[in-house]
Amino acid sequence: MAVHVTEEEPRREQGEDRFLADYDPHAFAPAAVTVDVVALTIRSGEPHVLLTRRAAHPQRGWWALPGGFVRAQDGPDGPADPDLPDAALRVLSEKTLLPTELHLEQLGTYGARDRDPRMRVFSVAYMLLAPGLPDPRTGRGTEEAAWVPWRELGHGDGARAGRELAFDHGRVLADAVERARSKLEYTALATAFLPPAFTITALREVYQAVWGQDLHAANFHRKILATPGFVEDTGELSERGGAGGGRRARLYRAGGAALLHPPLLRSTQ
Amino acid sequence: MAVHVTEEEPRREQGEDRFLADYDPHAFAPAAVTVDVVALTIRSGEPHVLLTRRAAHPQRGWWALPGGFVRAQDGPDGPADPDLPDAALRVLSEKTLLPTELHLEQLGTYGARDRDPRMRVFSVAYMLLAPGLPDPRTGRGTEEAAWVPWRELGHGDGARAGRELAFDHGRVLADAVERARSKLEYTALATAFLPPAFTITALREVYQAVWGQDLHAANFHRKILATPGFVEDTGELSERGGAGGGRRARLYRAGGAALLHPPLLRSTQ
DNA sequence: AGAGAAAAACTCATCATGAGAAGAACTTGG
DNA sequence: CCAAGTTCTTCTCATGATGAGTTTTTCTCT
Repeated sequence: MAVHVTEEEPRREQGEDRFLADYDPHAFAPAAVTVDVVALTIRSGEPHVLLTRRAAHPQRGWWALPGGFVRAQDGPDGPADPDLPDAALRVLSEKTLLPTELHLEQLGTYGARDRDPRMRVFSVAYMLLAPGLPDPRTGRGTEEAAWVPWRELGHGDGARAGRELAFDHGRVLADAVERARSKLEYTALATAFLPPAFTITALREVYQAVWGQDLHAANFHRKILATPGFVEDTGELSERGGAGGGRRARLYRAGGAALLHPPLLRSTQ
Repeated sequence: MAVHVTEEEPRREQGEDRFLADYDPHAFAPAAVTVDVVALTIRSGEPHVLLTRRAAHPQRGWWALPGGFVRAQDGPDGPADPDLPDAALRVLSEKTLLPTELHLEQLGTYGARDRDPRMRVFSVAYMLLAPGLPDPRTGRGTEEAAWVPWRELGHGDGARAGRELAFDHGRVLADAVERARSKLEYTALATAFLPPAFTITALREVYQAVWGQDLHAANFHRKILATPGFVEDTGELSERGGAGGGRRARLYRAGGAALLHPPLLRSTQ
């Protein structure tokens, strides 16, 4: 039985205002919402993730993703976060003092019952991709903040278990890595890891670093230029060829396309 | 500066237990977490979404996605939800009395400041795909529950604005539709819309319904059979050819593969 | 100038795709 | 029963994309 919902037009009745006036939000069991940020970058050809060492309980001293409580309402600490992405960027800059104009994408929300010993905590994870960022400075609520290579965390090629992170952050990081790998296939996201002007070789090295496999340089070059809107020629050339000489590379900027058609697949080769 | 995190091994100190004993969860500003379910199915060749009409304030009488508060702790209404997917299935069965063994996938979390007039509400949206489900029966907290065609909500082909849903559920639904369309391309998800045994034509009709475009029957057939692990032959034939006669179709079941390599692309044609 | 290096262009066999035609298996109407 | 219509399935063929390798161009260093 299909229902034609275009026929009626309910509006807020007078009963609703009184309902809201009588509503007591404190009647609910306490639950907290946090944001955790998986910030990924590439340094000297290797993917790194931004980690902080916890300065406070619980799990003090453990490495963790930068994260913190969402400000649901205006309070003594500051105004409420207008939306979740705002909270993610605020928390990131508080803990690591990094700039906050970056590509941000929601990964998922984790809310298993015992993931935090304090209370029921629902954590919204964000992924952030950025070109060579500076070393983080240590901000409020952390002992230390640093870029850590994936390799050391056991997510480089899957096999090694690696070091555990606080809470369920190991799983969140693994989800982020898989999301980043998959998004490179069908979106132009790889350019988010690069400065405004870059060479095709630099773009290929992003793919190789994130996917952990080598790509055929000539075919990659052909494919990138054949994909409309992926990159635009700047007309400039790179400063120098490689260390031991070599032709100077053409510089490109990110094109307008967000999606790649057809996608760049990793598995078949 | 790369940090070698494999060298130290912090453990919970004695200070942590005392910290947890003194912790007051009520000190935080109230915030609530809800789950909303976008249940999608295909009925007579058209995609439908499951909607309920709100029986309670706020926005009483409006159509909305089935959803409700997550039980963060054990309480008078029942035990706490162990995890978010459990909450989604519980809420769905409470409001629509539908069975709850279905394909569930997290879509995203919405937490803009003024999306709910009662208090700060963070809503985790789930998408659920299912083969021809029965008409829902109206459960607790709803006036009515029904399958509504996408077409009537203005998401069939994008252009028309359609009828508004409560809160920001229109946007959640739009995100779910786009996610479903995109997941058909590179996963074997389409079989989730079908009964255990199905014909290639039925599978093609799922793609056509969700993508809103016709596909070349012969090429689709070839592509499906050439994709390893997508479908497995059952050896059976369908009961009858179409209404006006026709060859009986071979029946297949879903194969083991979750991902399609290479993907089935919609745009190029 | 010559060797080596990196980027870019080219070649070619193979595979995938879009479009259409033809065959196979079934139902219905004469 | 036979012919016509329908649906499913297989086949053909032109075109385009891909994987692998080679060649050309342009640079640095000795």
